[in-house]
Amino acid sequence: MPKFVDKEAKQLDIINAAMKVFARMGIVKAKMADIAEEAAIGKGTIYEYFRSKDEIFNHAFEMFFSEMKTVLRGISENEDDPETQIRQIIKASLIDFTSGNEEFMQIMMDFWAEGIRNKNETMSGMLNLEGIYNEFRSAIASILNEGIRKGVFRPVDSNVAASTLIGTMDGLYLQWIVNPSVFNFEQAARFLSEIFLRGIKIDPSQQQT
Amino acid sequence: MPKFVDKEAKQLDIINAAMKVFARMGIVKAKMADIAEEAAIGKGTIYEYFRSKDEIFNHAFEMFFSEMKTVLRGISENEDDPETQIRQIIKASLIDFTSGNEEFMQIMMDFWAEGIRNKNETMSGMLNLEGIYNEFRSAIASILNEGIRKGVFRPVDSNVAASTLIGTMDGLYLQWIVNPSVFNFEQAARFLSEIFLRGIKIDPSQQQT
DNA sequence: ATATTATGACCGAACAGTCGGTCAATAAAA
DNA sequence: TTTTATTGACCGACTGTTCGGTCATAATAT
Repeated sequence: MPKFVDKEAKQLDIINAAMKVFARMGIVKAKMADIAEEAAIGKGTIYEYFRSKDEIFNHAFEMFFSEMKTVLRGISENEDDPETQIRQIIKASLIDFTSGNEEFMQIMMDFWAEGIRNKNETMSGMLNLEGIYNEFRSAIASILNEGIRKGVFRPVDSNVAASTLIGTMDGLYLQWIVNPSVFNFEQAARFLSEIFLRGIKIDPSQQQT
Repeated sequence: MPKFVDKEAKQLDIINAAMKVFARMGIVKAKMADIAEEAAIGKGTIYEYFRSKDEIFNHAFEMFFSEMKTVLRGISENEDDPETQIRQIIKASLIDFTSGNEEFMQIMMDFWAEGIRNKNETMSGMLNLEGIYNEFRSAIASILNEGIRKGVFRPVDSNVAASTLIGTMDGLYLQWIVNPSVFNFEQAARFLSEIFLRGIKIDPSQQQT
């Protein structure tokens, strides 16, 4: 063992182990001993890197959503056409982000449940589910507004539409988690793109060019 | 106290108390002592009516979803027009069922989380989230198929479409729970009806009569 | 009507198991 | 040898469940 261990790397190891355990048995039921075993370290060692179980949870929570935020930001910066942007967001959220991460999707449920439960508690300022959703919503809403301005989308209420889209995507996660055997994520994502865009696009027969 | 108490009524009292506590602090964190206090009875008394905390949970779970099932069955039996049926289902699920039940909507999150977690466990055969969703899906799918047969809906894959619709509705619950201040349920429900139907209906300009 | 007995509803102190967090001891590195 | 890192036995707070005992009421007897 080197004298100075890479603290950040070890923290990551622990968080990753914790995520696996969270996925396997739920956040509340996950024991520190389980996390330690999964990370192949002693239970006490965890406390060299984290103050408490809550702190592990908060770090895992943040890691989980920050990746998604980055992807979304990339899309709205590198693509101009609103319709393509919407398609890409749906694809990124439902296909790219989930493939390979199947086992972790179960965690999102717990993050939601815990995030909602602790919404009104102090929780040292972390765990801001509401803020994350606000960010998503306003990002999508501005894409919609841009589309409306350009005349490709109907003048819907962009905040309501954005909420609905986000809700739909989260709902599809749920469907998949509950019933992965009969639920084809890729099909559903394509269907959603089609339906949603068909629903908000200007009717071609009435379109002004 | 009468010598013979109405066992069923008392069970209901306890379940209702449990639901309140579940909503307030989550199912896992809810203590038997809390439930007893909420029901204004002794902790030991609960065990005269239920074998365990799990049993309370299972009863509550079943009660919670059976009402929704009844409503859905009613709609598909008393209405013939597929488009109206879809509208009614969305309205019933999102508006009628939720208004007045705001505090209990938080529980659904925990039911989902617990239902998913225990999906593969024995759990004495109860707690069948997958079955409930299958029922919903096939009910909606047959409405869609009827609409397709009648030529009012496009020939979409009815199972995918039904999954998406269910997912969307669940997703809107989520949105509302996370952010009730900026999320208008009624608006969202109307928007969803409009978008979804617009998405699957035959384009009027191409319609054959 | 009154006293006596039987019953089951109710209770909460005690029990047993669990789990987050601590720390004295050990191992490894320098 | 000294410093750093690691560990798991241990502690104590917590909580689901049990169980012996109390009490109000109903049934019965007088």
